[in-house]
Amino acid sequence: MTWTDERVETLKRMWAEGQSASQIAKELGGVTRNAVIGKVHRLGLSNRNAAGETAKPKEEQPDTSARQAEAPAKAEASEAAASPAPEKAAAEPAAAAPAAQPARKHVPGQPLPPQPSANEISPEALAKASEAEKLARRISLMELTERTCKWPLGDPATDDFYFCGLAALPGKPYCEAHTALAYQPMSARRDRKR
DNA sequence: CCCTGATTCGC
DNA sequence: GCGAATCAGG
Repeated sequence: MTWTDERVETLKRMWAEGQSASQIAKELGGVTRNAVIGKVHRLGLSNRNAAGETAKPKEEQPDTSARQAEAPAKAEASEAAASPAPEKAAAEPAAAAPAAQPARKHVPGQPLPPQPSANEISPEALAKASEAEKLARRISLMELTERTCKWPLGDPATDDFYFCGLAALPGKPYCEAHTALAYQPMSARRDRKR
């Protein structure tokens, strides 16, 4: 496969959009993510903001000769587009936070109710979910992938929070058990009215 | 183990 | 210029 103008264009566009190298490679086809990354570097558009990765400090090569002309940080101004989240500053000084919430008192002894409104869900689904919880890998946010169950477990307000992490159903965000909880068939919750 | 980008270096 | 192998890390 060669880097035709069109392919390079797609590469640039997707890279600018924040797509990962593997995603771009998948889209282009015929190339690996390594090829994409290599090309990205050769094109001089490496650092993309908010990539989530760390730049490799690495050791400076003792080689004195100018071997790599560092790309002069192009002005890739056109970012945006994909930032609907206004980033609420969590830095709320002191002061205030008056009658914000009734403050969920967290009595250590009293387990909080499960996050989903587990009430009108088929007993079978609940049973499966319970079992899944026992086997949950208890992974962190960073460890979530398209193939891990993203069902939250525990209390986000405490350290005892993690994600199920079991093998997710292809195309689904959750494992089998949690998919059953998340996607209740209409027939199942119908007639239960409220 | 899944994934991410970065770098190196023979081709 | 290209990209697999490898590295470094989440």
